[in-house]
Amino acid sequence: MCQIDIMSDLKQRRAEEKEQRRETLIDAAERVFANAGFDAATMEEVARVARVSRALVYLYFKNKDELHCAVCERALRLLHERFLSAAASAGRGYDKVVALGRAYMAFAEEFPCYFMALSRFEARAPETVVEGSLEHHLIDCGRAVHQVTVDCLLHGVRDGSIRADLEDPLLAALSLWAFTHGLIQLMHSKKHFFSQVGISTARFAEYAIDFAMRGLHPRAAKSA
Amino acid sequence: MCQIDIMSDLKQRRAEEKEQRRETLIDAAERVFANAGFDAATMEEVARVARVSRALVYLYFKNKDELHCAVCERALRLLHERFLSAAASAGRGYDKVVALGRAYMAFAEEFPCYFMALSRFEARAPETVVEGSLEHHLIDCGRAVHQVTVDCLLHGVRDGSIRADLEDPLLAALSLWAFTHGLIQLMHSKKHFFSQVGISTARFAEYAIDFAMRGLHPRAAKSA
DNA sequence: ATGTCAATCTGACACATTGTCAGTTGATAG
DNA sequence: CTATCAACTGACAATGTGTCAGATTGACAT
Repeated sequence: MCQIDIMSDLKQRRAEEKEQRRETLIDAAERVFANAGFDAATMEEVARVARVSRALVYLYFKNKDELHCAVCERALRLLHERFLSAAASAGRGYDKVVALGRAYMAFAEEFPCYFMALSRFEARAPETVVEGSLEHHLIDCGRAVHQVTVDCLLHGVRDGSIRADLEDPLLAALSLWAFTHGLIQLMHSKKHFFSQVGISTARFAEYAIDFAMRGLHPRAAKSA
Repeated sequence: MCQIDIMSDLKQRRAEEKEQRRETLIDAAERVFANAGFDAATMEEVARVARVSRALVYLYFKNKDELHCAVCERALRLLHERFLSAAASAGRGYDKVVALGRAYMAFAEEFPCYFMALSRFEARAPETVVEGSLEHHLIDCGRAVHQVTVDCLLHGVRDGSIRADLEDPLLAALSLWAFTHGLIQLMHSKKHFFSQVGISTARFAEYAIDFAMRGLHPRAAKSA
């Protein structure tokens, strides 16, 4: 018994250290990705920043892609927190949803590296996802994020601030996600275009949020 | 005079042949990108498919990124044509805009390689664009595509099928683009998720179009 | 203290890809 | 016939990837 306890104690400590090492590597990866950009980043540089050998990085992550997924997972966890805070910050469902949109925008501005990682992930071809893989876990994280939106939508339908004929709130949540994500991506990649044409990104953001939210207004027009 | 004419004749032929060679290389790049995916594609393979030496590819394109831009340019040209057709296919401005949305979706389904190329382009970090570069030209192509949407929106405002208080139609056009692009990207990258949850992509597409178009309805609710 | 065992970590190797350059080829003008 | 010029290629150096045998470390039994 005692022996087993000691064993499992040791094992646990080892596991914790291993986890910490893993986090350190992701820290390094973030810094390198943010600094050099995704394509230009090399495993060599990640290892150098983490002050370990390159081979060690491969021991923790199969390849650059898996490292990318690890960064995305962090991003989604953080975004999930932000979403929960945002949802709690407003009273009516409608206002909660607006808060979510703003939260995503603030998130993208505060952590451009995270947003770029997610953006990159969403632009990938739909590979067949292996069951136990890190990528599969990512999908669950994404689901949790979407669930926050779904809950806010349902809340809004109940309190009457959002139209009741939404059909499936998941469809609405995904639509909103697609909209917001596309929006930030556009604002981010076309920065120069905006400044050139004289559009302030803040104004565009406000405009687009208003635009999107019209899809949720309770008494939408029947016309057209 | 005659000498000059012959000279220019030769020069012109040379230029045409060069242009044709260029197109051949882009053909090859498309096939390779579509087949192997962007990251896995190599210049070697592109050269092999085009049946030239790898060095030649570098003579026509500075690197893989410029080849990518060339594919994007083709994509945008084709999309522009589709947009013009779509806009012409409907009477009222509102219906024109719906047709644009469907056209983009059809385009993405018909030419997944082109959509992926564009998607990738939009997910890039906002590098400073060099003046005469191919990338700079791409931006003009994109502008032409957006202009079609702007024209349809203005048409709709005039014929009363679209709300008159759009403010800047360019903001609305960009919002719609961001929405539609984000949407297709989501449908594309989360295919498995959709089939897993039992959502038909066609249904989602219809839902999202309806959702987006609510932002244009003439008599939108004042509430919220 | 010392051997040993398992886990962590590294140096180095084989291979793939990139970007470049000197130099070959082939058509055309003189 | 040969000089010229653009199109094109083979080969090289540099850089990055993924893997493996083995070095290093630290906890434990003796």
